[in-house]
Amino acid sequence: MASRGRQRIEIRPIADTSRRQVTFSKRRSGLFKKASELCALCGADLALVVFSPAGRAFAFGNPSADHVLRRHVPLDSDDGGGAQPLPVLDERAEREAAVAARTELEEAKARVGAEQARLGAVEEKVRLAMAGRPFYWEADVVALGEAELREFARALLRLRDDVRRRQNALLSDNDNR
Amino acid sequence: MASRGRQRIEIRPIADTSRRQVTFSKRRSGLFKKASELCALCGADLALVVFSPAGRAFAFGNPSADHVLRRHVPLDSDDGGGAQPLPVLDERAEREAAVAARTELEEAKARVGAEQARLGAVEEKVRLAMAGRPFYWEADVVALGEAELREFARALLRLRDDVRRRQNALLSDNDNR
DNA sequence: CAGCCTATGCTTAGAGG
DNA sequence: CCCTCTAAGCATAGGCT
Repeated sequence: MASRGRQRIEIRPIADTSRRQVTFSKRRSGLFKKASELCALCGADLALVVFSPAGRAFAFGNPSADHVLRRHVPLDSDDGGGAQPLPVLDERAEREAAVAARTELEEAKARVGAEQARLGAVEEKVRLAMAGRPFYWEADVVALGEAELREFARALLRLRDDVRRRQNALLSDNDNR
Repeated sequence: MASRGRQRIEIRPIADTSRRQVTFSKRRSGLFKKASELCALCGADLALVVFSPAGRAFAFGNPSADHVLRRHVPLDSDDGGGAQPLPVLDERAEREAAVAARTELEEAKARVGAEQARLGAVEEKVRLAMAGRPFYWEADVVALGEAELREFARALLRLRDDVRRRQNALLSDNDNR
């Protein structure tokens, strides 16, 4: 009732931890939605990997994150495909400089990121599968088999832990940013 | 010329090449802007790579993203999978890192191979279960259910907002951080 | 703390230049 | 391809539950 609606905020580091987490959560969701829509609309190959300040990984890829990122491998060797198109980024002039400055570097490193992305993608897949099941399968749960689903969920959790273990290597870095 | 303003569009492949290109351009810009804002606001490490339908590459990453990814590669957890010697990253160790990362990846993949296969099997069952079944949240879901699994995944992502609650409920118990 | 609500800023489809 | 303009669909900051 007393809502002032959406308020304008400056794009700068949010100091308050709680507020930052909420914002991260909301914006991450929005970002992934936008990414998936871009893929669906334009059939673009896309890879997106995000690490929360807490070190959690989120990823999305079309067809898969690793598939997309592997396409960057040619940067390492001579590609017979000819000239490499120059990357173009954000339209905002102010950000463009900063963005462009790190773009080439990022692309060069993307192939390394592919491995991370794949791990993240697997987790994302797990999350998708687990998220969707109870919400709308409902009656179909029986058809799929309760036992199978249970075992499936457990297997996914194991996979998830496997991914998480690798992420722990990043935590020391991300904890104190 | 009388602009009708923004019109609602369905999130499905845009057939018209010209229109698709325009949409890609606009949405890519928006996506990268969102990504950079997420980084700036929350200090998240992020990597985003997009290939346009025409094959052009676009990428963005938080300044520390590549650094984190590179450092992540050589660090392996103490699992019984058997660790392999991983090269210390130097100025030109990227290639080695990539190779090592892939090696590690294959190892991980082998470890969770059964789970992944199982996931695929279940997804197939889901697709079959959904085929021809009218659901209540979106009219086009039926069509998507007829499509490839990849389409299904995208549709699922689009429904993220609807299932987010359930998703969080399922995973909250396992969120250690 | 997760989720819901809502006003309002932001994004973007469509038509042109 | 890039930019502009308009209007309306969307995303989301803050507040509340």
